[in-house]
Amino acid sequence: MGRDKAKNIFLNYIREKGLRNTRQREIILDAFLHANKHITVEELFNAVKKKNPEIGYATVHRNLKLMCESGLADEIKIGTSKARFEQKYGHGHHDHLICLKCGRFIEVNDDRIEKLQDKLAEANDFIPQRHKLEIYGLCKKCK
Amino acid sequence: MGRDKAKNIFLNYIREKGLRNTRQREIILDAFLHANKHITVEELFNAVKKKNPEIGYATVHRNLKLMCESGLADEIKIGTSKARFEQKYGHGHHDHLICLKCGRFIEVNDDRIEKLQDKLAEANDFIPQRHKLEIYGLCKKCK
DNA sequence: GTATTATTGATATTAATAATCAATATTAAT
DNA sequence: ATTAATATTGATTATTAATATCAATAATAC
Repeated sequence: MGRDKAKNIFLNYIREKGLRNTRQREIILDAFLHANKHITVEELFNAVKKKNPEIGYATVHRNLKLMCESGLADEIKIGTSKARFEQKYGHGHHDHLICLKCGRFIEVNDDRIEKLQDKLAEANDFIPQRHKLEIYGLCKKCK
Repeated sequence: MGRDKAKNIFLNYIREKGLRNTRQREIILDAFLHANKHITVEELFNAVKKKNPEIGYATVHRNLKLMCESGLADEIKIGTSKARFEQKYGHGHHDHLICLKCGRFIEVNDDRIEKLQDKLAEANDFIPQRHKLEIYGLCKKCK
């Protein structure tokens, strides 16, 4: 299943970079791959702590950053709130609708918007590399 | 010119709210209206300090927040960097192309994208209130 | 002018992230 | 398996930006 492939991406990245695999690293990776879609460092730390109370916050933080480097995770920051991390493997690019009332994230995608963005960049002599589109408002439960 | 109207927006807001106008407030407002497009608290503080070294950082910060409340300014946050404030009066909604090399902001707008965003929200039973589109890449000077 | 109270400016606090560093664990070489 | 080299860990501290605190001051209404 996808989780094994995701795991391999990470382990390959580790190896390529001459880094080392550790017990903590695997535990954190597993917890991340089984966690909710958009998780904070603190939430993942708490999840990890349940199984392995000896793993420190700093280690969880460092490894989340490493997962981002490896291309496995993506960091999303909304306003001034804590960073959230989401799985990237097997999970194409998408934008977010963010409910201002309940905080829910809805993942969306629209190819036409993507294409227009590229055109917009081109028209400004700009080479786009990535983008972020967030629409804030009220979700159907909260409206 | 526009600056006077902008100033009035602020002064009216002050009055309505039962707040008080102060020497510092006017100096900071003037400095903001004459400053670069996307300014940080620190940058505005430095600009103000040149003319009025006795004005404190906290006062600049508070008044920038107040300008946002009054609808005169807008706060934009990019990733983990410091908040930047831009003038809102006489300056419609726009998105940003952000150069990853030099940090330059290019303001852009595309009605078709705006419309598609509204449709996208609607298709998800979501009531959009505002949105943020940032495209990261290389500007023409840096590519 | 006086009373009321918003504002100021210096400083402290908060909160999230990242750096530090001694102890430990992993890896490769022998 | 032992050893050497060094990456990692975990507790703590440092950093950074944003915001709160509070006594002194100043703006407004009367």
